[in-house]
Amino acid sequence: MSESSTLQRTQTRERILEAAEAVFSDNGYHDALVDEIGKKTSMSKGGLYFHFPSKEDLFFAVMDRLANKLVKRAEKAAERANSPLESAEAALDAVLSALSAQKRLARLLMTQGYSMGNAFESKRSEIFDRFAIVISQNLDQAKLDGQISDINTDLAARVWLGAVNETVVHWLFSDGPTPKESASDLRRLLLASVQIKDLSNNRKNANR
Amino acid sequence: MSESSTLQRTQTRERILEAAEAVFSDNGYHDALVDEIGKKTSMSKGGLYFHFPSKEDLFFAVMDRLANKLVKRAEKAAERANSPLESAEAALDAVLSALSAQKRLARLLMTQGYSMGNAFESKRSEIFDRFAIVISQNLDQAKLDGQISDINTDLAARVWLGAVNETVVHWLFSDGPTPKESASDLRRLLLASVQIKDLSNNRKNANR
DNA sequence: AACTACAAACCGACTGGCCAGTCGGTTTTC
DNA sequence: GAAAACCGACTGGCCAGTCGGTTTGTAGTT
Repeated sequence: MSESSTLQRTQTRERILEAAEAVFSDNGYHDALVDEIGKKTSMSKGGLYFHFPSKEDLFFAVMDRLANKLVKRAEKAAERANSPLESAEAALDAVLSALSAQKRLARLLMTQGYSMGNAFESKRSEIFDRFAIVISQNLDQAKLDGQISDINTDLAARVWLGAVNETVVHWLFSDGPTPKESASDLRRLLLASVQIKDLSNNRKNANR
Repeated sequence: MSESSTLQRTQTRERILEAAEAVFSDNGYHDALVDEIGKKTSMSKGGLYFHFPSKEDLFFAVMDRLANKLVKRAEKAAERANSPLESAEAALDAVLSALSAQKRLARLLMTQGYSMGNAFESKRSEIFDRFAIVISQNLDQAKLDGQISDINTDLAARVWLGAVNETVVHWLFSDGPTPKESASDLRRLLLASVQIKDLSNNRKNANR
C-alpha cells in the first residue's frame, strides 16, 4: 500500500464522482442508473461498488464535493471584499455566477435529490446552512459596524438564499433570463432588504 | 345517469384526493403506494384506477386542488386590503399562515413531488407562477401609485416567493421557528426589498 | 311490485418490467 | 503469491397498472 496507490485510488474516486455528477444531474437521483455511471466511467458496477458502498453514499459524496467547492468559492470572494456588507454581496454573486455557469451544478444542488426522500432533505439543509452562515456572519458584522439596520440576520440570510434558489430554479425550468442577467436587479433587491444605512458608496439607494 | 350520481361521483373523487394528499405528503411521490391510498379510502386499487388513470394524474389532481385553494385564499386576502402594497403584503401573509398551519400542504407543494422528475417541475413552476402573478401585479400597481420605487417587479415577486419557500422548507426540516413566528420579521425584510417610498404609515422604515 | 337488462362502480390476485446490490471469478499491482 | 481492484451475469424485492369477475344502481317493461 504505497502512497502512489492511495493517489491512484483518490483519482479513481474522482473519476467516478465526475461521472456520477453528470448522470445524477441529468436524471435525478431515482432515474439515474448505477450502470450508466459505470458506462461513463468505463467501469463495471462491481468496480463502483468497490469504491462506494451504495448509490445513496455516492450521491452524498457528489453533493459534498460540489458544496465544498461552492462554499470555498463564496468564502474567498467574501475575503476579497472591503466591508462586511460587500463580503455578503460578493458571496452572493459568487454563488449566483457559479450556478449560472453550470446548470448541472444548480440542478443537482437544488432539485435532483428530492426523489430519495427525507435523507436528501437533511443533506440539502446542511449545505444551505453552510451558505447561510457565510452570509449571516457578514451581515452580523455589518450590523455591528452600523452599515445596515437592526434586522434578523439569520432570517435575512435565509431570504437571500431563498431568493437565489427560486431565481435559479425558475431559470432552470422556464426559459427566463439567466440568473447572471438578473444579478444586478437581484443584488439591488436583496441589499435593500437589509436596509442599508450608509449611502456613501456610489450606488443609488434613493429612498425619498 | 341522474345528477345525484354525478354528485356521488365527485364526492368519491374528493374522498380519494383527500386520502392521496395525506399519503403523498407523508411519503413523497415515489414512496407513496397506491395501495395505501386505497386502504385510507377503503377502496381497492381497481376502484381508484376507475377514477384516475394513473398515479401521476392523481398526484397532479391533488396539487391542483391545493394550489387552487391557496391562490384563492391569497387573492381574497389581497382584495380586502386598502392599497396595492398592502394587498401584496396580505397575499404573502395568507400563504405563509396557511403553510404554517398545515405542514402537509407545505411539504406537498414544496418538496414531495420532485421524485417524479421533470413532470413535477413544470407543475411546480405553473403553481408558483400563479402566486408570482398575484404579487407582481400588486407591486406593479404600487409602483404606478408611487408607493414603491422603480424596481423589477417580476423579480421581486420571485424573491418573495423564494424567501417564503426557503423559510418554510427550513422550518419543515429543522426545528426552527414557525414561519408564522418569523412572519413579522420576514414582512419587514421583504417590504424593505421593494424600497417603500411613502413613510406616512406607522412602520419605521428609517433610512438615514 | 317484480322482473329484466345494462352500465357504472368496485374488487383484488396477478404480471411484467425494473434495477440496486451481490458474489464467484478474473486481472492488475506490488 | 497475496491482496487490491475490477468484472458482469444473476437475483430478489418491489409495485404500478391490468383484467376477468362481482356488486350496486337505475331505467324500462309488464
